[in-house]
Formats: sequence, C-alpha cells, structure tokens
Amino acid sequence: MEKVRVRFAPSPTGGLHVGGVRTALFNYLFARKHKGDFILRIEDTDQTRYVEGAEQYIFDCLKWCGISPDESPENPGEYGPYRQSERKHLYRKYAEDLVRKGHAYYAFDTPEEIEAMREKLKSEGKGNQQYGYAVRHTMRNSLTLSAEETEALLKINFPHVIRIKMEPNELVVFEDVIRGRIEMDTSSVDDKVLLKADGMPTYHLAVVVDDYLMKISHVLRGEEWLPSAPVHIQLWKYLGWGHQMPKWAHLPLILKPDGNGKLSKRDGERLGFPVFAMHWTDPRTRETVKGFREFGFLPEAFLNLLALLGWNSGTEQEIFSLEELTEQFSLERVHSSGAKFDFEKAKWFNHEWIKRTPASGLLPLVTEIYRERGIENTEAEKMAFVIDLIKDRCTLLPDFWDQGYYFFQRPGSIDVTPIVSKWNEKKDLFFNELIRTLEVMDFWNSANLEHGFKEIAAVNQLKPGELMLPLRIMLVGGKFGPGVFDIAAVLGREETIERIRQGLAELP
RNA sequence: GCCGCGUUGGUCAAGGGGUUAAGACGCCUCCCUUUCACGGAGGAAUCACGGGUUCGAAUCCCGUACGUGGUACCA
Repeated sequence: MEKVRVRFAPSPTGGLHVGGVRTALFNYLFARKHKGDFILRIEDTDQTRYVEGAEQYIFDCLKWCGISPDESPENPGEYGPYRQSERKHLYRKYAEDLVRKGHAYYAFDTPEEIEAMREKLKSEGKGNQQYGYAVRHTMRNSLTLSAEETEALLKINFPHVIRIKMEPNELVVFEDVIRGRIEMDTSSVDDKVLLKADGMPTYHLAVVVDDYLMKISHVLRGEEWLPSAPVHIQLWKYLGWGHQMPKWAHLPLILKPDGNGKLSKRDGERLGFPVFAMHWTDPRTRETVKGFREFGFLPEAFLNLLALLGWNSGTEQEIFSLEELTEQFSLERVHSSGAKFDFEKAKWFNHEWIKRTPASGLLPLVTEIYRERGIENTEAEKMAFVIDLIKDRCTLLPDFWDQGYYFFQRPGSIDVTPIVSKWNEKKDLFFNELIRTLEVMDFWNSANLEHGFKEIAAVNQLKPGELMLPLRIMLVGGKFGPGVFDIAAVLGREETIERIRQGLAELP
C-alpha cells in the first residue's frame, strides 16, 4: 500500500476551535497509526479574510496540544510551499487545462448579473438557483460567446473567473470510509468557480491540486464538505488523476450543547465555556476569548475529550494517552452522526487527568497560577506536597488556587458562621490549651498533631469532632480542604498557632 | 425550496436479527470520611414514529417526522 499522507488544512481566519482541533487530531492519529505523514497546509486563498496572527496561532495550538505536523510552513518538507497563497502560480494552468479539455469555461458575468439571474429564477419559483447546467447557456461566458469574443475579452483582461462545467445527470459514487457508499447526482451541484477574478483558486481547485501534488492518500475532513465532494471527485477525474484519488472520510460535526447547529465561538460566550484551544485575540476588535488552556485544561485531557467526541474504542476505556489513542484509533470506529458538546463531561476528563498526573508534572502549571496571583515564594518541595494533598479536589487548574492558597497566605477572612452558634467557653479553653501544647510539641507532623489534639479533647471531655471544624475554619477560613492535621503539618508551628489565635479573636 | 448526511437515556455511547439493551458524564440515595473531595454500593432515565421482511427487529427495507450540513469569486 502507498504511504499514508494526510493533511489538516485550516483557513487562518481566527481562533482554532474544537472542531478544527479534532480534525487535526484524527488526522494526526491516523498518520501515526499507519506510520505516515501528517501535514499542515494553510488554506489562505481568500485574501479578503486574511487575519493577522491567525496562522501563527494555529501553529501554537497544535504545539500546545502536542500534535505537531511533520510538514508545515514552519517546517517544510519536499512538497512545499505549504501556504496556498504562495502556490498561487500553480493553479491557473490546471484551470486552463480543464478549459481546453472542455471541463471548464471562462465566465465574464458581473456579480450583479449573477444576482439578477438568481432573482429571476427565484421569482419563477425555481428551487435551484445555482449557476449550473440549467442556466449557463443564458450567461456571459465562453460557452455562449464566440471564440473571438472570448479571446478579445481575455486579451483586455476583462474580469473573469473559470468555472467547472458539471455534466448533469451523472451519478457520482464514492466510498466514504466512515459512511460507506455515497451517491450524488451531478445535476444538484453547480458550476463552481475554480479560479477567482483575482487569480486565486477557490478552495475546490486548490484542494484537489494540492492534495494531488502533495500525494495525499486520505482526506479526513468535516462533514460540512460532503456536499462538495462530487465537485472534487469530478475534478480529480477531469484532471486525469482519477487513479490516484485519495480515500475520503467525512468526520461528524461537533454540535451545540443545546441543539441547533455547529458549535461556534458565540456558544462558548453564551454558555460560559471555551470553544478555542487557546486564548484568541481578534486583531481588529482587540477582543480576547479564553481557550481551553486558559480555563485550566491539560492538553492531554483536551485531546482525550476531543478524541471521544465521535470516536470510541469499543471497550470501556475512556481515559487515553496520546500513545494509546494512536494505537487504538481507527476510522472504522468513527461515528457518522454529530455529537453535542458537553462541558460537564469535558471537565470530568480534565479532573481525571489531574488526578493521574504526578505532582511534578503539575508543578510548573500550578506555580504559574500562583505567580499570576502575586505569590512568588512557592517553594517547589512544599508546592509539590500541597498539590498531592489537594489534587483530588481540583477539576480545572485554577482550582489549585482556591483549594490551596491558604497554604501560602493567610485567608483574607474567615467564615465562623458554621461554628459560632455552638461556640462556648469550654471550647475556648480547649484551644488555649491546644496552643500551649503545640508550642512545645516535639515532632511537628500530622500524626502527632492529631494525637495531641485528641488527647486534650479527651481530658476536657469534649468530642474531637466538635473541635475539628473550628480548627479547620481557623486555619483555612472555611469548610473545605484536605485533612485538618495535614494542613497544620504543612503550615508549621508558628503559623498554625498564630491562625488559632486570630481565629479565637473572632469568636465570642 | 432543492440536495446530502444523520437519529440508542438530558449528554457521550456499546450493541448491527434472539441481550435482564453495556459503560461513562450529570442527577438522586447510601457507605467511607467528625469539612469538601476521592473511593465504594445502589437508583431514576433510552432504541423518533408508521409500515413492511422475519418464527423473532434497537438491529434489515420503505416511508414520515425531526435534527444537521450544503446550496458564495468563504473555507
């Protein structure tokens, strides 16, 4: 079998969203699984949609996710350039070749003329208002003009496009790896523009030419491309490359959680979750949206949750490393139906990954979060210990702050409401005695702390349970956190005693 | 409108002629834990509808409904 070569071909028009990353991931997995190449090609043929920084952003996202391409604009292989804008000169000759063979034609219609044609069809009640076989003989193109007229218009550089000439009433049949046999009537597809008036190819021409030139073996792309597949397939044939046509696989869409359509950037803002991999700042509006990374997702978890959106291994395993995904992935097990995105489940994946990641792996990320909030003196050994103590309670990375900041800084305020009503003099006496005991305690560790605490409680005929919550609140400020003696052990003698003193001061 | 694709609990989904129709998320109850979690044990909740084919259909076929994508000199 020929070498597997797949490509992720995004258009650099903004943030890279979950659907895009998943397409990239599936391409990556498929390539790795078959010891093939994973290529990144930038589809920037629409100059009106150029967005500053969007291309670099794509590189960065893939890097963060850990699925960097083997060939890309940054890291070219032998099939470059990898930016379609830099391949502009390649396309025209293929389009003209098609004109020569009678599979395409020059069209000189202005946008207004096309618009008028559509209006006319609409008013006649025609369901199909496409520029296609039914109307092309009424338009201004090289099919209706004489050869001389066409030649003359071309000579004066009259604005024109090249359109594919779709033969009607042909059945295009192809095998989709995910969906099986698919049939479409060519009559339902229009004469797509192949080469635009500015000389740039449209997606349809560029994708076929580049996939051919780059020796792409499998096209894995979103389902939104399914309706234009017949155009691409005809192009492969018309160009004379039919025998080298890649295998097709159209991936299911990722849908909004509440139904109605593809997941979009707006849904994230509306529903309060990220849809981009990383934060994206629109260069025009300066508006920034947070991505999965900024919400506190681990890249491993992000990839994991994306992989399970549309694919599953057929086993009960749900947590997969990239290596495991690579081993087990197969297109045959990709669904054909769309999946609604569920942020709750996404968070669960991250929680699982946090629980499984050793403190050493979390350390730089958590340290950075503390630094952002003004705490620099996070000694690594202590922080690693704290991470292990609290990571079961952390779903997203910023939770490490809420669950652990009090190890590094006194709580700004403490909430005594859960204990104040049951507070009494006996308890007050107990804590004063506890302070005296702590001051002279030999080995400051969790077990000794607990032992000493319970001993004093017993002597005073108090139940430890009624005392532990007050201690907790004095130390951390509220009803949360790991074992209270573990907390005191980390805090150290002086700090523990000081916090008890301050706590006592707030109680009657 | 037209064309394509799809439809198993609220969500992700296994199962593809005979199953008590897995599992996970979320929700609820209980246990563990004198906080919150983690962990453990349970629970509620599903084959879109209508026709076929068949001894037997979630599974195969046809319709309908619904969802979704496309219908640009956007990708």
